[in-house]
Amino acid sequence: MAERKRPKPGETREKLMNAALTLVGKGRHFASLGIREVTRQAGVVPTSFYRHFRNMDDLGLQLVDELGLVLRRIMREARANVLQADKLIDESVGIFISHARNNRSFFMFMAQGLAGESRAVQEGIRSEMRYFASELANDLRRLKLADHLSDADLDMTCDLVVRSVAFSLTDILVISPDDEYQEEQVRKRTARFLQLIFVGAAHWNSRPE
Amino acid sequence: MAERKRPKPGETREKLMNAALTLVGKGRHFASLGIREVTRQAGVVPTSFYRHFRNMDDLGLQLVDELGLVLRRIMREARANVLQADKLIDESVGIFISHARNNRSFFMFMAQGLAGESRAVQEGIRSEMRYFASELANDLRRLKLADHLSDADLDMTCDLVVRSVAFSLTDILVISPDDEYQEEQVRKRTARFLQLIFVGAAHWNSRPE
DNA sequence: TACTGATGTGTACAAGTGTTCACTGATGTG
DNA sequence: CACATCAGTGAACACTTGTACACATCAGTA
Repeated sequence: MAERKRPKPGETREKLMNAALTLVGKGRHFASLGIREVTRQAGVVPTSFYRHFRNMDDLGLQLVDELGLVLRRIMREARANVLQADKLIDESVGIFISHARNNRSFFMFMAQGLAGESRAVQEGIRSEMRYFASELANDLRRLKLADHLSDADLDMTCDLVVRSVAFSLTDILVISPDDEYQEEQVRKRTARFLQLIFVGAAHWNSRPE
Repeated sequence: MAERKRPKPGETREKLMNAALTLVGKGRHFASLGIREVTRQAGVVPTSFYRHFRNMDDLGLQLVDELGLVLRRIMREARANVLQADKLIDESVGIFISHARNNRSFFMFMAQGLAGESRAVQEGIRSEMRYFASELANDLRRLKLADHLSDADLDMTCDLVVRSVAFSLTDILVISPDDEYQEEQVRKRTARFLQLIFVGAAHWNSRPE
């Protein structure tokens, strides 16, 4: 009688992770969330939390893992949709931003985690970003778009690109979700950032050093 | 007898702000700090908090104001020390990083606040960054280093520069404060980012659009 | 069928939280 | 000097918090 239904395995686990994301999406900072608060939001008794997570940091780490999946999905979509090289930047930025829009809470969590409380979460997110950057470098190499750059220089360029896009995240997340105009501004500005970087990369080997 | 000394006006206020910074410096996230915790760290009774701040957000806002002063100091020092244009980047990055090192907690607070809980603090920090970027643009204009760029393009370039440096902040803050080698790596990488951006800016007007 | 482990529930408790209140001493101004 | 204001104190409040314990229900397996 204590059981209303027989929940599928992992269901409560997901409810808890979604609850945390929901709260983050409402403007709360992940570091300030408590176990009781999350379980309350999830509609679950506090004790259930411990069946799935050791503590809030642990939950954060598992969110990072899921974040990795989202990023991979973005990469796959970008690879499938970017056909002509000249639209590469605009297309990719568009894809990224629309994902950021659809997974608002998720990316808020990511932006928070970069300077968050848990060192492990921090490192996890940085690692995802590094992976994203290295995949980007591979793609550019494959498309023969950066043949004049050494591997190290290409890696650096991609690193800078990923950082710039990540920073744009904080731009998107502060504007209201339905402010299309501002979103368009961010999209344009981000694309120009990347163009500037790629222009720099194109002329990079001509540098004296 | 309740008073041990006669504290100068604003002394406790400073103690409280420093206490918050200290806790942040120890790895805590500002959003997770409580009033009692801060007053305890400051060696002050909880009630005293309300003599100076309405709540934690208010304290955060006042920290942002002080952050502005620190940034201005950095700018002044950079302007005074950068004599030759060719060392401009390396010098400036060096100055910034050494300040970040000396005011570790402060910059941690800044990095956290960018994706923080309080919208007001967030906006405050972003505003400081915008100001920093516009001052940088003015300097470059004055030094005749970017005459071929339109005002808007120069602003964009400086914006990207400031963002890149700000992101490097998170690199410095995760490494141990006395790891000179890693710090040097961050310094070099940041400088190369900026060089890449400036190379892009130098060739920017040749872009078709 | 009986057992085992995973997952859920309710109750309980000590510790910590934000905030209010009434009080006290020092400071500066009329 | 008298007095209002400022900046500090301690005690008290009603809540919330993390965590522990004992128990209930299900799924799968020997």
